[in-house]
Amino acid sequence: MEGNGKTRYMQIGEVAQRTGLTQRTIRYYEERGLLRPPTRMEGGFRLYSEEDVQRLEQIKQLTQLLGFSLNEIRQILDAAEVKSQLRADWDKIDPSERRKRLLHAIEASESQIRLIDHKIEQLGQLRARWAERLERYRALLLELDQVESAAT
Amino acid sequence: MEGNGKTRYMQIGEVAQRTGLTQRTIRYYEERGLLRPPTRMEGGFRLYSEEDVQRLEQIKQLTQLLGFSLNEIRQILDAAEVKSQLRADWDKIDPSERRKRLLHAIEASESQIRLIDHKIEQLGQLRARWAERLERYRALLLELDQVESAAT
DNA sequence: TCAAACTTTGACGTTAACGGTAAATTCGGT
DNA sequence: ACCGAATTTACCGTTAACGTCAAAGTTTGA
Repeated sequence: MEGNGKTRYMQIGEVAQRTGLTQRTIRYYEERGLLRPPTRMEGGFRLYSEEDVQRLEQIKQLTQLLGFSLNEIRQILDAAEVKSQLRADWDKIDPSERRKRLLHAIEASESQIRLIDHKIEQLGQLRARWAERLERYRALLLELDQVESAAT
Repeated sequence: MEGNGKTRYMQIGEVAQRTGLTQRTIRYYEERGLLRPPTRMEGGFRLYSEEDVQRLEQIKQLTQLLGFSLNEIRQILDAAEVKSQLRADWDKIDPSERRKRLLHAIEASESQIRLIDHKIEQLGQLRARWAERLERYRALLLELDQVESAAT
């Protein structure tokens, strides 16, 4: 499984291109143990395999799933305050202005919901992958138990 | 709505107690614009309202939703590699060891899935709150339009 | 064999999100 | 008026997750 003649090796530049990560980030991931230290050329240049690229793409997905910095949270909550903005001088403004504010509030809410849905979807995909794995393990376990019980 | 006689004011210490955040963190959130600068006593002590506490709890929820540091991602991926670990010397080990490894892999997968489910649930709650808001706005808009069309 | 392009390590810089501490005020009770 | 507890601002420290830059070494193609 390791000595596959078909394996193409890439240098860090190409990997960076393909993954959209910087070379620094790739090395950093290796440093932090997220990526297994790749093989090297004689002179020390790193050589990455397709597997490595896939792994990097997984890492990327997961970091994006991270989301929500304090800044983003502020934006979310600020959008929530469109509510009080709406209510503010509600009685003192004319209907067309009211309409405008309402539309704005609706826009903001919809945008937030879309953002949340996106994150939920990503998490759902992640969950599906794990569930699939889990099923495979369970099947294996069953198989094992059957063999054993048949032997006794 | 502002000059409510019933409003109880708390100092930062009590708020910290109630929210489980540190005073430092609370001030930091104010500094970063996440929390509106509270009213002050004559001498400058901050006075918080119930609303402020609620807001802080929202912020807390959202920051927890953040999850996934690189360390956690590594754990996730490492758990994923239980897969290759499993496969490693599969043929050279005896059935009881196989069973043990399988059980371990299953445990790990289940744990990951629970974690993901928890995050999904939190996001779901957040989504529900936004959806509710959105509905209210839409209802208001309808109301507004009806009034207007009746007037013309 | 030589230059241009690429890569390596190392070191320092930066931003976010706080933690901790100190020195000075302020508050609440007596 | 006074004391102890709580709070204020200010500033320095820290960790994570990279960015940036420099000096030196490596590859490759002509």
